[in-house]
Amino acid sequence: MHEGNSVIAPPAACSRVLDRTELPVDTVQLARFLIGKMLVRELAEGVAGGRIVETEAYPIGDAAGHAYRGITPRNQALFLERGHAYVYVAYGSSFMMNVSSETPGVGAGVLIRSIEPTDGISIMQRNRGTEQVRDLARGPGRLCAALGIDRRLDGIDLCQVGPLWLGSDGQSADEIGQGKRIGIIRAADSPLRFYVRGNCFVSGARALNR
DNA sequence: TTGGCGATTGGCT
DNA sequence: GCCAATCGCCAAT
Repeated sequence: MHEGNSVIAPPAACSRVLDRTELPVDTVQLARFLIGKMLVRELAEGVAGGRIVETEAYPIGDAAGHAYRGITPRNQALFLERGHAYVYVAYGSSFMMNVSSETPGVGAGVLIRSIEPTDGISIMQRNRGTEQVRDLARGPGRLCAALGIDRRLDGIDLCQVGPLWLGSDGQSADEIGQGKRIGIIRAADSPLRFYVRGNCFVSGARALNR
């Protein structure tokens, strides 16, 4: 339905970087705010990235959140001021990327689940080992693989142009849907997942109707 | 020091 | 749709 967005949307590299003061100081609001924004990765081979079409909020006190049991060496980036990257490994082989979302010392974050590729398609195809554009960054593990995101980027500031940053191309987001988060056990019923309605680059179609 | 557990993915039925 | 692979992290021993 919205396949044309990848053609219509300006390249992520033309975005202006988000200023931290623009980010809502609330995890759930930030998850909604980030829909339609750009995620830009700068690599030696060039720029790759796209439009954020799916996020999940893991707010303060959320039993499903990695910050729930307090700060540890793994999750300390979640406790940085909003707008920093938290990258971790899930299931042994998939990296996941979050945006820290609260004030310094408070642990919470927004999981970036999917982007609609706009820049560096060939770079992402190589990183993912597939030609299928729809599958390049649909899902949190695929997204990180496509953009070459790993623990080395844990803790970096996303509100500053660099290896990985958040941008805005000035376009308003399409209609935003909201539903249950995917793949968790605890607090599974909270409607903390946000996505662009009808966008084919959103993951978890199966979970939509649960 | 160790055992269990995932905010997933991809291959196979 | 079902299920195995995979391994860093951390709570409990």
